[in-house]
Amino acid sequence: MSYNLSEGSLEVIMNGGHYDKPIMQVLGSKKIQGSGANERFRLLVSDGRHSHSFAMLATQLNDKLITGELSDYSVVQIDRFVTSLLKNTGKGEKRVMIILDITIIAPGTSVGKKLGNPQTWTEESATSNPAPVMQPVPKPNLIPTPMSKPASTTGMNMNTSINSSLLSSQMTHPIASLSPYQNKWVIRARVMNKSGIRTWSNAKGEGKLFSMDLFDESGEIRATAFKNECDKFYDMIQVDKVYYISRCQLKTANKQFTNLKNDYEMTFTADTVISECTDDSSSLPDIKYDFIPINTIADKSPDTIVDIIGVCKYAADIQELTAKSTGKLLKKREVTLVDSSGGAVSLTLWGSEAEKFDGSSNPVVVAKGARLTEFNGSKSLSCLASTMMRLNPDLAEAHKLRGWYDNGGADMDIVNISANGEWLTFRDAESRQLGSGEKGDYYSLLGVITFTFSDNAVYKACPQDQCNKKLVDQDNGLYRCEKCNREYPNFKHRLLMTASVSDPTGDQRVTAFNEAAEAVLARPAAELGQLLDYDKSGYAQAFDDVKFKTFVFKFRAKVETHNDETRLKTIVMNAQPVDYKDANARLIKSIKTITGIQV
DNA sequence: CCCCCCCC
Repeated sequence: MSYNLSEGSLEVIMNGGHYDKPIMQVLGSKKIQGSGANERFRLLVSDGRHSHSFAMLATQLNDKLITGELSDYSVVQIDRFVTSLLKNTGKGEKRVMIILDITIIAPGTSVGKKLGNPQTWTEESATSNPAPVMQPVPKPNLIPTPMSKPASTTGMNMNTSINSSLLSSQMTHPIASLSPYQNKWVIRARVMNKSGIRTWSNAKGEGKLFSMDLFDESGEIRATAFKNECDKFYDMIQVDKVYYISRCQLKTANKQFTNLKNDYEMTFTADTVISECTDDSSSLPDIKYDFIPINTIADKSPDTIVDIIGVCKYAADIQELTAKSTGKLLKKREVTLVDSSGGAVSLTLWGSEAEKFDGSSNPVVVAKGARLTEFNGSKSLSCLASTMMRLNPDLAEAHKLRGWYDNGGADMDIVNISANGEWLTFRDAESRQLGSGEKGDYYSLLGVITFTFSDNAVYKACPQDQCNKKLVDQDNGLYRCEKCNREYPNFKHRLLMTASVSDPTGDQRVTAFNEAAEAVLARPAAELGQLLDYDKSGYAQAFDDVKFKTFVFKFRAKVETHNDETRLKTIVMNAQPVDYKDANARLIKSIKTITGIQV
């Protein structure tokens, strides 16, 4: 098998000319920056005559390298690329090619060797001053009078003739080529996401800001507007619109705070110029989504950032809560999304997003960049400030889902991966050897309380909010907390109850901590504490009353080892009254499954 | 210059 490389194409491109879909061979690759989501790779490519390491892979193609699909010696067709002249510290200018689309014609393993005898392309091989090939900017009035100000707040040694030639040639730069070392550029970018205005006040001062995520075909970048720029640009910047943007400050992005694939971020300055691009936005890509089927979320790790699309099957009421760490009042709404994978997942919305959400018409919900969280063994998604949400977007996937849902999907049996464990019997739990794993196993069970142990079920706990340690009575009116290492005149009552639960297949000794025990006994811990101290028979009655009551239990099973003795510990996560409609539906379903009778 | 992204 022989491969026809596009001999000479590299020289044409390096000289700023265009070459349609050149065929080249990849001779090597190197990570040039970042890690994880911010990786960027440079390729050594050859056209058979020359080789050069000037090619950068657009980050959306990183996977091809990481998975090995794009291995050394691969022969590829470069379907789409842009080039950009970078000013290189001390070395004049340097052209880079950003590969936007690539077809692998032959994998490296089947080529197996370097084709031809390519010579390393050098600057000296360049012919004179080419016309750069870039997208023309259709003359918006955006570029300030060139050189009216001394360039650079970065302290770089800017060459003004290069600056003015870059400006006068009116071309746009790919976002992927932006760096702090080069501050004369214009990007043409679509707004993917825009934050609200946020204010801050700390030791260093106060102010306000908003930020936005921008992207073009080469990559994406976060941009932030502070104070004056916040006021100046907030109304102008609109999600999904395309803008020419120039004269921003670039700085290293703090990866701790961003999911965007860029090592840099932009800050608007007093010099920043932005103008909307109204004439031809079609050549800019739409927002890229990497949707995953809902039923695959269960296999992913907590903190994974995912793009999700689903029909809103239910939207819970808004809930208000106080964040323990900050004391901040929070509003949240949990929305259940379903898709044709047969999975359902809970997505948590926050703040104004939660307030304004209306799920009554079962909208298709898109969330780009939601975070997977795990709580009590079940996985769900949560919106971050950087998560982009859309309702009923004009997307092929959204229309397909709408069709699926409206034509039977709404009635499909779904598995809710955010539901707290599957429905099991005690026999199931035993035969599956639940609880042998590191984290324990969670399951739901319909069962009867057969016995409650009232002795020591109430204790005097440390009054500190976070501390529930049992106090030592000092017999002097003070109680000592060993954990806090201090004494208190007061305490709070908490519950720690042992009980027996039975279902038709077996029984189990279980432990219920405070809230779960309160739910079982239908009394607050403080009241039981009062009964214990002042009304012993009332106390005993409270524990008797609950015997032979049926609950829907959520259990956590975990095998624990104490003094060489292992036993299964089952903790009641919560106990709820039986929803008979729901319980009967499950019963009927399992009868159908067991008997094979479909009605 | 922000950097919060939460809760059970």
